[in-house]
Formats: sequence, C-alpha cells, structure tokens
Amino acid sequence: MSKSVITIYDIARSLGISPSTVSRALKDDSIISIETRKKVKQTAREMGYQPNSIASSLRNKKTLTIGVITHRIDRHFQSNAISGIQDKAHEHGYNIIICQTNDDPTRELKQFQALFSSRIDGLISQLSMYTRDYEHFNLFLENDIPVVLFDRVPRDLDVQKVVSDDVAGGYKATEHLILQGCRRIAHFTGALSLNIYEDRLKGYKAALEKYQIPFDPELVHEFYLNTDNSWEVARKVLKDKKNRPDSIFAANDTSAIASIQVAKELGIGVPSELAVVGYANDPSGLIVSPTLSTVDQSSYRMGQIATELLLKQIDSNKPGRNRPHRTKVLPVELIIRESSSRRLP
Amino acid sequence: MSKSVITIYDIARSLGISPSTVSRALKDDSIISIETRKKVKQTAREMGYQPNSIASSLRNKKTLTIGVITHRIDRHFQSNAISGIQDKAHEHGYNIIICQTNDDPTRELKQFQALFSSRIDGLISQLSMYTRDYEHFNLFLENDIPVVLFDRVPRDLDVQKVVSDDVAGGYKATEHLILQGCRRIAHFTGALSLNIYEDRLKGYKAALEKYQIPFDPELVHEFYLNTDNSWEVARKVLKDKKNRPDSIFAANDTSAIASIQVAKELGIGVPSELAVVGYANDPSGLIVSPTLSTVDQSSYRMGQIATELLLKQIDSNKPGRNRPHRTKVLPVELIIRESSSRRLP
DNA sequence: TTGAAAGCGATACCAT
DNA sequence: ATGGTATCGCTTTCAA
Repeated sequence: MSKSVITIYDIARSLGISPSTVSRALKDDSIISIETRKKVKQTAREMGYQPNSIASSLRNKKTLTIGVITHRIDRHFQSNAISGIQDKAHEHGYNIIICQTNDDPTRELKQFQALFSSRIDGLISQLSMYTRDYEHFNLFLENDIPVVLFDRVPRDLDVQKVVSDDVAGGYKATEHLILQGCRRIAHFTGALSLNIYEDRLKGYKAALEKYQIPFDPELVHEFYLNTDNSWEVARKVLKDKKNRPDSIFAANDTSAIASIQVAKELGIGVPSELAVVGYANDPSGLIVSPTLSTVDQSSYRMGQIATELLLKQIDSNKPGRNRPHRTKVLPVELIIRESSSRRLP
Repeated sequence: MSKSVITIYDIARSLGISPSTVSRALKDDSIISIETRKKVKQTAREMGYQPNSIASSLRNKKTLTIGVITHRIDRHFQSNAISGIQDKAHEHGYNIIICQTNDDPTRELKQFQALFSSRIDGLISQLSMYTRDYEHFNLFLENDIPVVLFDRVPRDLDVQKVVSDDVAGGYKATEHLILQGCRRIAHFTGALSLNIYEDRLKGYKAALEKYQIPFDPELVHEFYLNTDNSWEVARKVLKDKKNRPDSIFAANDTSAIASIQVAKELGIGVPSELAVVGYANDPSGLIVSPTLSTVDQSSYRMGQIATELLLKQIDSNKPGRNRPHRTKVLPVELIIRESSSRRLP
C-alpha cells in the first residue's frame, strides 16, 4: 500500500474538524449537522477517499465478509451455487471470499485457517470428496462463527445444512427409466460414503421396489465419477453382451455423457437399446447427442438459501446461535431429453 | 466474532511474558531463545490460537492478498486461469479474493472499490465485456497498487498485460481450414472493439492473404457469442444455399458448437460439407459430435504468469513500480479434431 | 453538534 | 533475550 492513501484524518485536517466528526458524517449519522455531512462527503469525494475496511473490521470485530469453500469452482453446480451466494450476500451488504480446494486436504485446511484468520463473519462450504474428519469446522464452531454446509454434508456433524432431495432425484430418474420400459437399470455412483450418492442410490432402490423389480447389486458400480473412469466402466459394462443393462442411471452428468459416448462407439443405440439419465443438469447435457436427460438441483437457489440461513445466524447475535439445526431440503426436477425418450412425445 | 477468540495477549498472560515476545516467538525470530519459542508455540497450539490477520494487515500495511476480478468464473478459460493464479499465489504465501462481475458495470465498480477497501496488495483482472472507461483502474494505479490485466486488455491503458497470441490463433485456425481445402471461410466474432476478437480477425485475414484468397466482409459476422445468438446466426448463414460457406472459424467454442448443431439440424455434413474450428479449447468440444477442432490458450499458464508479474511488481517496492509495461504474449496451439479433419490422418 | 481519547490485535522500535 | 509502548485507521463512549 502507498502512503498517499487518504484517511479520515486527512479529511478532518483539510476541513479543520475532528476525525470523529468525519467518521460520523461519512455514515450519515443524524447527530451531525446536515451541512457538515454534506461538506465532509464532498471533500471525501474530492480527495478520492476510500474507506479502509481493514481498520474498520478490526475495530468493529465484523468484516461483513462470508467465506465460501468448495472443491472446484468450474462446475455448473458449484458456480451456480456461488452465484446464488454472491447475489444474496451483496443484497445484504456482505462480500464473499471464494476458495477452491481442488479436493486437496492440505490446501483445504490452509484455506480454513486463512479464512478464520481473516475473521470472516460466516462460512458456507461444500465438503470436499475426501474429508473424513471435521476438525477444521470446529475452528469455526467453537469460536461461535456460523457455518452452513450445502450439497455434500456429513450426517453426524451438527451444523446448518442445505441439500437437495437426492432420494427423490434418484427415485424420479429410476422411475422414469422403468416407465420407458427399462428393467435392467445400471447405476453409476460416486463414493457411497457421501450422503448425496447414498441418497441417490436409496431413491434408485425405492423405485425398483415400487415397481417390483428385484435389486441387483451387480448393476451398481461405485467409482470416482470422472470422464476417464466412466469411459472405462461403461466399456466394461456395455461390452458384456450377456449381462448388458438396458439403461444407465448415472449419479452425475460427466459419467452419463461418457456412457452415451461409449454406447456410440460400440454401436449401441441410445435411447433405443440403452436409455441414459444423468444428474445435475450440466449444460453439456445439451451438447451431447442424443441430448441428456438429467436431474436439476436448482443450485442457484441452494446458494441463496444457504446464504439466507447463514445471515440469519450471523444476525442473531447470541452465543450458541450455531444450534439447533435443521437440514433444509430442496426439491429436484427431472428433465427429460432424448437420451431416455423411447416414445417421442 | 466471538469474544473468546485467543490473542497473543492471552498467550503472554498465560506464560507470564510480554506480548512482544510472543509475537516474535510465533514468527520464529532468532532473537528469542529457542526455549521460549518452543514454549510459546506449544501454548499457542494448546490454546487454539489463530492469528488475526486483520490486525496484522493494519499494522503492516500489507494484506498478503491478491484480488482477482473476472466476469464469470464458470468458463473453462477463466476457471483455469484462476487455478493458475491461485497456485502461484499460494506458492508465495498470498491468498486470493475472487470476484465475478457477471458483466454488470455497477457490480464491477463495487467490486473494485471493495477490493481497494480491503487493501489488497495487487489486482489481476480480465476486462468485462462492456468496460469502456478505465476510471476504476485508476483507483489502484494512482495509489500505486500493482495491476495486471489478462486476456481482454485495453490497448491504450498503460498497465502490465498478459495476453495470448490471438493473431497467431486466428491465423493457425484459418490456415488449417484452407489446407483442408476450404475457400469460403465464415468468421463468427465477438465485439471487435475487444482486442481478442480484433486480433483473431487479423489472423484470419492474414491467412487468407497468404493463400491469396480474397477477403469477403460478408463472411464476417460480429455478435455476442452466446448459444442463442450463435444458433440464430448459424441458421441464417447455413440456410442461404447460394452463399453458404464451406467452413466456419468461430472465435469461441460455444459458437462453434452451436454451428455444428445447426449443421446437423439442416443435414449438412461436418466436416465434409462444413468444416468448423472454435476457440478456447473448452471441454465441451470433446462432447459434441463430431469433436471440435479448436485453439488452446494455455489459460492456466496465463494465470501463473500474470501472478508472477504481479508479485514481481509488489516486491519491487518503489513508487512508480507500476511502469513501464510490456505486454506478455503467450503462444497458442491449434488442436485438430474431427470437425475440421477432411483427410483423416 | 462536535471533539478527545481509548481500544481493536499485532508489530517493531527503543530500552534494558 | 525480553519488555514497554507507539502505531496502523476507524469507531464509539464520554465530555463539553
């Protein structure tokens, strides 16, 4: 920083009044005469004054900043949620600091500490893939700093949570495939230790049961759902002519799209011979051909709601505001496109 | 913030020593006895001390924070650049604050001011689409806070810049199409007031000239390159049988992909009847069928380099460090995929 | 209506 | 090797 930055002392000196008056005038304190207020603001503008929020935060013990931690910012779901958070935060005069961990536990811990050191007023976070211990959350919880988790949440940590209705999502996707005439529905899922995948599987099972289709564990494939792995698993599954499924419900769109591409490669018709439904409504679902049926999670809204809950906690300025907690569950919507539409509308 | 947060005073009291000693011990100042250092760090750990970087920043006039402003964080190019920035920044002990403007000038101005108020040590920014006046940059420049711009940069603003070689990109893409036998090459471009589009067009023209193909302004279509507009323009262009181009060089991948989809819709073979090359190497280029040829800009590297340049300015602690400036130009790479491969390899 | 002064937490100069 | 103290810029209580 340069020394030439203007402070309220400079304004005060220039007007021959005290810094206190300047401070009050700048925030339109009605106790200061309208005239003085006008003069101060005018001078501030002329001198190019910009408040030092570091100083103000130190004094106020309030930074008007919300920290956001996620593993990646470049996925549709995350970036949309972040937009929701940002919009809602700005609406209430809060800024946000976005941190991405790249699913690296070391970096994640550093980010938590850095945000704590920055004395953020609250934290919104999505769990990273491999977070096993929640020690770093205690940093915030023990110091009574509000935390809201979204999407991926640990069942056993008592914090405010916002999730989407993954059971319903799994159910809707699976039921839709059944209604299209599918009977051997494969399910590609991520780590079942994560609530989101566990719940989607639950929904899948529930739909099967409802339509009296026996659950076959052989049809469930659990792996890290990136493109490479999905290609590999899809190839294995679809090449096995004898046991080949008639459809795939994938727990994310990356994996569903890879499945479609493998089917094409193997000359398997989609949706005629293989119907596919993904999850998360990524824009690339509209690029793949046939277009991908998927489940939309209204991620923008999720970000907004997480922020509302957080701000409510921040405002309720009592110790112990961090509890009790309810988990807020948002509805999902099945979006039917070509990849699963055997009967055209 | 809660009152129970531990400060160095708490540690000092608990050990019966002075805060100054604690402060020094915590940063491993060799002037403090090894014993004391050990004791202090131990106690700090036990008490759950986390430094207050607000206080430290105020005192040091240094926040160890870099601000990053971009219009959107969810595009491949931006999020990759941000990753590069983040990695390089962390390497040097800096944190980053990411802000997205959504191309909204009001929000953009607010973000600039908020970052300035946060007394960031430096700023890395991509221009937003419609930034016409650079007044807000002056806030930083006048106060001698280093700024590095990347990708979209104004020609007439004297700051450090990092761009990719868009002229070369345009040239390589166009030359490739010519070598595939194309002669009527349409060009879809964004606002030509932006350096990136202007340069890609320049490269396009240069390639035509090199191969003695007359430049036809009718083949250049300037519009905001989102999906909807691209569909519309592509339809218009491809439906005009008489003047239909034999290829399209689109200045971004969104537009190129839309063109491929329109061609499919109209029964025009890609690449046989229409070759297509995009720009930016978005992952969705691998999802569209045929896969998209495109120009890679090594965005991650761009983020890293921008950060290196910024840190260098920050470290060179003299006034006027903000100049003189050279523009750093990064090479691009043409990636040939199916959408433009008439002769298979 | 305005001003003086203490204090937020960490740091570094000056003493000892 | 350690301690006392002023300071960063802003806010707010108390006094005038």
